[in-house]
Amino acid sequence: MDHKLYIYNTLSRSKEKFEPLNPPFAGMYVCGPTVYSNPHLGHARVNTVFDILYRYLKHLGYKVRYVRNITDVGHLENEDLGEGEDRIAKKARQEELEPMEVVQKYMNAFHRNMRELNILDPDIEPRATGHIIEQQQLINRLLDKGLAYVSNGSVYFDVSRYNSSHNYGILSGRVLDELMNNTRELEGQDEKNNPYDFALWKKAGPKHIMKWPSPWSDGFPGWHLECSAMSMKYLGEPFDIHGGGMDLIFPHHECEIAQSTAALDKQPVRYWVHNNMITINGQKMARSLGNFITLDELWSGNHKLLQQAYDPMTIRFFILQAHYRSTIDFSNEALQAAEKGYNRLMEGIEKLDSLEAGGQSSGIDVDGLSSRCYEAMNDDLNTPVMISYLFEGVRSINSIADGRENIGREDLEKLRSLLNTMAFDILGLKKKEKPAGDTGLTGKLIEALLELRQKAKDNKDYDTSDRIRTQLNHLGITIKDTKDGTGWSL
RNA sequence: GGUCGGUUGGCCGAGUGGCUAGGCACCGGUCUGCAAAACCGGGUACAGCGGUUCGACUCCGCUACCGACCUCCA
Repeated sequence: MDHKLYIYNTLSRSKEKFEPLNPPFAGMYVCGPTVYSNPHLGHARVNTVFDILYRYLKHLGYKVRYVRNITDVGHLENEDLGEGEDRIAKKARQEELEPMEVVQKYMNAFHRNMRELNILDPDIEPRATGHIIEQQQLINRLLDKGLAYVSNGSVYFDVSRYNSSHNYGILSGRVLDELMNNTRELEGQDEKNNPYDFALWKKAGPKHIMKWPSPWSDGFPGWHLECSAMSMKYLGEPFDIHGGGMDLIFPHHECEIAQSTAALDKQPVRYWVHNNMITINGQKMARSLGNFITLDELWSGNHKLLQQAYDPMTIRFFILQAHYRSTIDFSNEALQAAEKGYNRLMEGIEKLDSLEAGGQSSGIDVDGLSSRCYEAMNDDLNTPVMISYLFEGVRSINSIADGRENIGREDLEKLRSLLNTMAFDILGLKKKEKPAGDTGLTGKLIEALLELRQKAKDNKDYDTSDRIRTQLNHLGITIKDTKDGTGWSL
């Protein structure tokens, strides 16, 4: 595979050339959502970021297997305070639903939102509840190695034992002694040898609904376990890429590494890739902080922080205009700027269709533009820089359309192919939708009105021509007078 | 408190030891009946203080402020 894709590996804290274990195959696992409420802007970001990686790897010619899980059990809310209520179970009680109805409802919403954002489906989307056996098998491997212990029907990972021969903290940079001092004093700790030990299996309390039989107790798997079990099952031991939000580095991914390394006697993942957070007023947007905006709210504009509705493609473009390892701060101003920029880009690309080649190219270096686009992508998926090059292309297109510059036939073909590849295949943007359904009729009606307006203009009857323009504007139709006649868009 | 990261023009957001990122907004111009769109041009941005250097926004140190993680989180 001949390419120069470098990707930042959290494990080494540096950009590394991407070289999969078994080219042309590449495996990628990304932590998916816990489905107990509606997806928000943060979900849009992770999934857009890894959608870009997925698309780009495929574009480079890899046969990618992309696995993204659905967490449909597990996470305890206030676990350590002894209340021990499963988030999904809690929601089920609140909404008077069966837990699996809650799961289905929010999983459907997640899938719909992802499709709206033009995020490609993963190749495998495993669910934690469908892999209880695999998780139990993994626990057995750890028990056999003496790196886990049973306590009161629950099973815990023995972190200090593991740390004596491995490095617990290899990913997050944490030092066990410091964790010892900084881990909060929590209830229910008496079951554990050490406060930083984490659960592999939890014995279910009397009121707990979602539970499964096991050699240790009727209970349920620990959160960290599902990702280890499912990623290795579908991608191998070890595999290439593991992704997720930066907030998962500790403890989730650190624990995954510990479990899997203990079971395998080698590191489970070669490239750990993490995207940064979306902030709002400088603070992380998170469900747990209650300062999040759901995707449906963005689409509808129905949220007190939103001045207007935003199209999914605006959100996608907004996300891609920042590098994935930087935070992005949400604001209406930033979103509106993204919306306009996205429109400009799409209109430029649309103009390519009607552009005519002629003579020698001037003011544009298509090959240079192309290689710079690839350089940007290869440099740790630098989409903002790549997009800046697309805008250079747009400026050239506009100049050519204005008759200020020329483009040769071959260059025009190359430019078309380049912009379509970059904008649609790799960035996954979508063309603006043409008026749906009655396109033909609407279009013809507008054309007819524009013809009347032209006639009025020719007669210098600007009263009439302006009235037509204003009326159409009120209907959301924009009129553009150019050298080659009048165009319109919705 | 510990670990890590950030501070770029009106806003968002890249990046580099010396070469115009880009988008949005704003101002001026071209075009237009007028607008819009498009194009051209414009504003001396790199938190502060020291140091290294021929030269630093970019490297080093200190200070200030902000954030993430250390509990579930994308």
